[in-house]
Amino acid sequence: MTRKSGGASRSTIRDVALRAGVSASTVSRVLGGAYPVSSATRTRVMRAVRDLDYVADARAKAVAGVGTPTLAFVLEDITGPSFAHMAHGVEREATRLGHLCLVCSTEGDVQHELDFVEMMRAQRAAAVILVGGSADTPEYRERTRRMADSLASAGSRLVLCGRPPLGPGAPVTVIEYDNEGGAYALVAHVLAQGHRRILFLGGKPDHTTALGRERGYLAAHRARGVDADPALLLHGDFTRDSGHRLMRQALAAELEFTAVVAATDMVAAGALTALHEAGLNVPGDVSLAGYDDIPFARDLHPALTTVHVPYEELGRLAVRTALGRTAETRAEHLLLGTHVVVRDSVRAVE
Amino acid sequence: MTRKSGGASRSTIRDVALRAGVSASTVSRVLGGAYPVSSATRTRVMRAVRDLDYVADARAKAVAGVGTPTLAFVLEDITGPSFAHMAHGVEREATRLGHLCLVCSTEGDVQHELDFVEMMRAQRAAAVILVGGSADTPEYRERTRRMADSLASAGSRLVLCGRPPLGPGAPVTVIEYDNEGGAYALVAHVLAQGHRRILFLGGKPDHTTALGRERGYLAAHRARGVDADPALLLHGDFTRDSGHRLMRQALAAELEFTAVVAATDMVAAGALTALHEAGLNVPGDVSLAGYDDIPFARDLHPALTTVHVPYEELGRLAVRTALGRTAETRAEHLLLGTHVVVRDSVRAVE
DNA sequence: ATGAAAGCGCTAACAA
DNA sequence: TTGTTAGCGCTTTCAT
Repeated sequence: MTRKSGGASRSTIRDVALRAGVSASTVSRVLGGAYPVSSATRTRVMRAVRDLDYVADARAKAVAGVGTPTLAFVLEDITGPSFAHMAHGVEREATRLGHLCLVCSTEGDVQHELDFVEMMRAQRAAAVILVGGSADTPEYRERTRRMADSLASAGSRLVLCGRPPLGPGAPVTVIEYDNEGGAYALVAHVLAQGHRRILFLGGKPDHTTALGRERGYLAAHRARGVDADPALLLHGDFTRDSGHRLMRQALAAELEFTAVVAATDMVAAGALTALHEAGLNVPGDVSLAGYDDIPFARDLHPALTTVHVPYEELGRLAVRTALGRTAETRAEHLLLGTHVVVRDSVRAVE
Repeated sequence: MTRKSGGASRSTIRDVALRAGVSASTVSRVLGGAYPVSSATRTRVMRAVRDLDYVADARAKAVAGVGTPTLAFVLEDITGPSFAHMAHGVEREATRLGHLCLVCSTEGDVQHELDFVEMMRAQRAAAVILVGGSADTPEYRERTRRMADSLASAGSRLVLCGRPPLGPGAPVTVIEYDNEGGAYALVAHVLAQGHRRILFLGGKPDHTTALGRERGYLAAHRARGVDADPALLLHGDFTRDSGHRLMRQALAAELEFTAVVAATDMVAAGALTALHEAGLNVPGDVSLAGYDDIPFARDLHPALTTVHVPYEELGRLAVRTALGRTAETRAEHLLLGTHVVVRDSVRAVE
């Protein structure tokens, strides 16, 4: 029987050894770098390597204890701009640190997330980074804590990046940014412009990111002694379409408001279009603000006032923190700051 | 001496065997699934597995010949919306097909790309997908062809997704979308509205994606018997900032034009802002069109006329094609169609 | 139904 | 400087 169709089955270290007329260990040593090898053999070996186009099997090396370390990250959907920026940070930093990067989109499916983490445990990933908000239910904590424990017991580490922290003592690293603080500052800014009825276009009611921003909205009202009308708090998700739909509903319901604060820039974008479609001028008739400061925010018309979140830095930091530590049980919690970026979409009320 | 600090070093199949009072092979069989094992031992083994929170080392399994297949993809920057959509398609499809997904951003660095592909060869990845345009130089073909060959000889396959094909005979799969055709249709549409001087905001002069779109622009002019003024062809890159800058330059140089076609929606976004900043009305004073049809395009004001590219489908298809074939030497080339999406940013000239 | 042993491709400790 | 041998953690014959 001839060779398996579909290409020369890859050559092994023994093939190389044979061809170079040396032992496998010698080949290993030559390839391994700094090791005393006579330059004659070295040349012969290298030639054989080149001839055979040989690369050592990384998995086998891993088993033998000298593998390329791997890092995994999990997110809902790489398509969301803020996710993409976090992912970018994670990937860049991981690569910089010599790690391979495994990704997984869960599409919001919890079981999928669980399965993937299990695979990563099997892969002996150095760390698993869970990116993006989530509902903070007891079930979430329970489940995530179990992940953290089993990862830790496998010598790996769980990192939550922009995701709710667990109780104390869980072996996780949490890197968050201040949703509540950012929203507080933003809404305070809007209130300072004289607005008193501010529509809030939120995300899923139990999603921590959305929730934090909502809390900031409420807190700012309280701090200014303004009553926040509950009717002005709408819920959807973080997509452009959600913003569009919610805005239309608000308009159709003839809700009264002079300003709109959207939970994300994407939501704001959809809302802006709905506003335009209704013949309203922004910020002439109604002010609008977003959250995230994605690059596109500048190109909306008017340019969107929003809150800047250092997403890429967040990702980088997550990796550095995760890899910078031994898999000790100590928990860790970092909170990154955000700041308001004032552009043209919010105007003082007359 | 006690355990290595930093967590119980992961347990092996032998630990499980010991605890269950069976041999390693039995554990393997139980975990392996369909194999005759007495339900008594099965229970004992499973219990030990649970107690130890054991997961078989995927790398070791791989060496033994039963690994999870892996697929890798490489792109310049996940942050670009169209890249992100391709990436999403790739990841979803790969996962669906039971493959692990490795990613790498090259940031445009060729050496980085080469290094990464080499790693993937070492990982015995089933396929490597290169995503996104590139300069189509002889050096590119040479280098890429070498990748393709060495991947093929390792039983793996190279896929070019939206990237220039190599000469005939190279063991690659190419999935492209029709840049020239899309641009042709778009520019023909703009010309049909009576515009005769159309500014083109292009990408890097040698980048195939940019080039294809430029060719379409030119071809449409030719077809309509309109002379395309070379002064109207500007070059930059695919970012929002590039569009912004180029547009400002064009305005400052007092170039004459009644319409602008941007090489991507991101470029169009930047250009739109520059136009607004200059006090120009779109499409009243000047018409504008983009390319890619990213979700955001609808939320620009006016909503952007553009060319729809099935990016996600492109990614999925790339994976399916790559995995659907044995690593035979046969080349393959698929070309996906695009279509113009007419919105509000192009108006007939009076 | 189960265990012992060989082997996957590699590295490393030990000899020579 | 180099080869031999013993692992790494797993699967899979081959016996029993």
